[in-house]
Amino acid sequence: MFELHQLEQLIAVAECKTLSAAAEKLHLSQPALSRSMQKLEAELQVPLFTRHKNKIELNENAKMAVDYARKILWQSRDMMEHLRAFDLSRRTIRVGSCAPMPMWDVLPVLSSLYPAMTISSEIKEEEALLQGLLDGTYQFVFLPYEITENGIQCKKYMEEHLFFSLPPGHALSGRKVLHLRDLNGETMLLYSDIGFWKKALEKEMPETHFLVQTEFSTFHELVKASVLPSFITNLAIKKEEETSNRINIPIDDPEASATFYLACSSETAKTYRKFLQYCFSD
Amino acid sequence: MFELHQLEQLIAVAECKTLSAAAEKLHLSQPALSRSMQKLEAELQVPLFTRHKNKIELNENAKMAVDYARKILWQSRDMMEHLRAFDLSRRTIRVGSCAPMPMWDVLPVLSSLYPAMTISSEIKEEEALLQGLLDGTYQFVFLPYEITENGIQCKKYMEEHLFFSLPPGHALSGRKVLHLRDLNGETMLLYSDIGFWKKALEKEMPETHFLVQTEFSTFHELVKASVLPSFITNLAIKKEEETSNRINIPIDDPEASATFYLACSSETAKTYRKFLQYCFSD
DNA sequence: GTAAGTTACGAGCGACGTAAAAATG
DNA sequence: CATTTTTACGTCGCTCGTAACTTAC
Repeated sequence: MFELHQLEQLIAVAECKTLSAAAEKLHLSQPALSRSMQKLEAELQVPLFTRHKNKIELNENAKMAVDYARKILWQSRDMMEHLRAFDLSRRTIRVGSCAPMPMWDVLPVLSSLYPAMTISSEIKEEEALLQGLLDGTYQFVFLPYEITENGIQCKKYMEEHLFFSLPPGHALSGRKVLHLRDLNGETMLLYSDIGFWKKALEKEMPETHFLVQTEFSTFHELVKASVLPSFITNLAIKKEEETSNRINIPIDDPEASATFYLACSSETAKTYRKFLQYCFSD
Repeated sequence: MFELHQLEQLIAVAECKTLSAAAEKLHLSQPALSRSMQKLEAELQVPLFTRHKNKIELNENAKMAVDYARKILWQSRDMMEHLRAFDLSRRTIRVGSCAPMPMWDVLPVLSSLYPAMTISSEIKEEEALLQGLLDGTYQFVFLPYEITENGIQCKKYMEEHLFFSLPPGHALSGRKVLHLRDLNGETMLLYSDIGFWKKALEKEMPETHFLVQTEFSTFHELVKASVLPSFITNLAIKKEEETSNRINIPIDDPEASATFYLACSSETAKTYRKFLQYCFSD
């Protein structure tokens, strides 16, 4: 049987019209290419060139052979690409979420449980998450509601409640409870990647002037260094409370609370059993 | 880039389930196969096996790779087959004829003009010849009538007239002219491959008892050694006349004469110009 | 004379087989 | 203990490059 490199060489000859030029293109000496083509002809048991004393031309056989060779090489490259992509996908865990918190909670767990795997995470709209879960784009998705779907497991993962984080001197800092509307119109610090919470803010606080920060660390520094109101959630309060001198006041609107459900296919539930055990052990 | 023999080896491993068995099947030492598979993995940049200390299993990547490999190898073998068939067809001249005479006339010319070519010849029905001429099955066909078709050349090649070949003692051997019906009911020697003439004989001599010979040489010997009537044509009479002591009487029926036309595509007319020049030079 | 192709020859890399080691059932 | 796989090592062969030769423009 012939080999792929011979087909590549044949194509090079067909494109360059001359052995010397093709040899140069292939980083090969011209005699080596000459011999290789002779060997290809012998293996195919078919002449490919009409040989004049110092010129060769591709004959009809060769033209047909080149067409086949192109197809075969294309398929071979296709095989490599798909294999690599498939292998990569097999060694990455893709997580999608409608909000950052559950993802932040889960990413360190995943990377410590599966150190060999790449973890990729995205914040997306709910429909995109559902779609991605079904078509395999995501192994795990966090949704703000429960779903029932064939072959899909879905379980309540955590609740998140928004708080206003106010400086002690703020006019409302003495209140026990607030509504989103209460700070509408003020200037607030806001971290950009808050996912589906954005909808509630746009609805209930349309006049608020948000200073949006895309870097979480700079957002965090600005909160500490300024007297601007911001949001914080029950899940972040624990580590913050001691260090910051801010007052966290719960927000009473239904839009300011969410229950996140973790969904995945039964298949991935089986392969990542340890992870799910950890998630729902407490 | 990987090579085809590595794909063959991978498939062998997939089929044999173990390196040792696959190595034996491939007439290769087991360590050589082990190394070759390692190299394939390296070239694909993708692991193909889960390696236990003294066992290997194909992983998901490998299953995908085997599917691709089968397709690629199938295409490679397909390429060889088609190339060889194409090459063979390029070096054979296929002639079809409705009767043996024009073909016998032409075959020695073809093989002397194109000694490198294989000549293949067939006697067929007219419709099959026409069809074969159009679809490329035949380069040249002899038909008993003229045709006009786009891209097809057709020219009168020769006339053939049937004679009865009678022994001197035959009751009708003195006649100047005969009709087919005149010998109907007698016993005659007949060569089998007479093509379209058969139709005339079946129509005009239905009661004749033909002793059919499939070998021309034995037919010829029997004609010489017996007193049975047979057919001969104007084209064969010249060389026969002196040697045989038979009397050849022309047959007057229109069915006993034919004009043969040589047809071929303009394309093949160009590549076999010499042959056509020879055919129509005199 | 330059450019292209084939053949000859010597060298180096790669693939092969044998042998050895490790591990499993 | 037989079977299977991997690693080590020495050898052989294939392919490469250089060189020489031939031919055509």
